[in-house]
Amino acid sequence: MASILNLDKLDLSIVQQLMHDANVSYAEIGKKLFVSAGTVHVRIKKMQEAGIISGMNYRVDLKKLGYDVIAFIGIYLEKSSLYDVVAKDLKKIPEIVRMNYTTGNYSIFAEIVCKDIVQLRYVLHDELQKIKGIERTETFISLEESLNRSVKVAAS
Amino acid sequence: MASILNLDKLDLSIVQQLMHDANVSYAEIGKKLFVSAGTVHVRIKKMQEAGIISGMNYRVDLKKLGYDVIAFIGIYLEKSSLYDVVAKDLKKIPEIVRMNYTTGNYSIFAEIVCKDIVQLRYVLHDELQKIKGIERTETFISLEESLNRSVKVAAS
DNA sequence: ATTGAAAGAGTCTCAGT
DNA sequence: ACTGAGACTCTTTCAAT
Repeated sequence: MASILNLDKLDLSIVQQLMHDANVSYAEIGKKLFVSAGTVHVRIKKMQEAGIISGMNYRVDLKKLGYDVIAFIGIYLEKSSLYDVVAKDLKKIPEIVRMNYTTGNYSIFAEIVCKDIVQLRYVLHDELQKIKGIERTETFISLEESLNRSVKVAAS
Repeated sequence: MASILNLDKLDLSIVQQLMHDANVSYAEIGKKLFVSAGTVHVRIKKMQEAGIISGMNYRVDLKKLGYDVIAFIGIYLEKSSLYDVVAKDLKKIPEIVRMNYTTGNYSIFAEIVCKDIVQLRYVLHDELQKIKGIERTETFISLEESLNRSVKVAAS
């Protein structure tokens, strides 16, 4: 699974730029890194073909779209071997946006985005409790997101 | 904080498209939604000015860049009033990519991205334990990320 | 508010080094 | 492997409706 492709400093610096802002032009990136726009293009294409970079997403302010509640859910399973079947059911709930199979207290760690507390309560109580294999859940409602960034892979 | 701007179905459908793939052209989006590329442009501009949409990020495969370990950290504070000062210190650690102030057991819920377990151990033991105000932490290492998507804001 | 066309900017290709 | 120029595509502006 490790990187087969040898990435040099230039590659990493380009990824760093793109992670921070995907809107900067190849010419601008090149100017900062003292290479031509063509070279930047070749490197990006290479990394896209290797699956290192895969596409772009807009940053969306969910609160402004009316999604005011972000919460994290720690899920205890009856048996951890039930992971696959429970995960499959959880994926059907559109409010659940992320799921990780984790070590520690919880078997599954999920993130959920809801319009309001009423909707959160509905998903937790009516949808989650129906899923077979879930023993119990613990919910952590985010009161404030004070950081959301990408890991630093190279000097910016 | 709620959306002052009245967003209609067209706006939401456009956001939905862009959240899924920021690379589709305005013409393509328009074709799907039966409007011109110009209209798509106007709507996107309006939403950018309103801060609903703010910029683009490339999706990056962190594992292929050598970052194999994603973990979640539940942090207990000595007093929850220490949140601001602890948060400030945590932000200085580049491996920490996300932080939420939460209800429930933990005061702070953080996400961390490391190259390997050695680096994770270093951050947890040497860096985190040095921060004043942290009582103790619980770590959940992700063994598998089985879902990572955006919330559905409109019919796709 | 939406459209269609023209102008501007960026990406992509390729021959040359 | 990098460069620079030309071809191409997309974004952006704008006059008309």
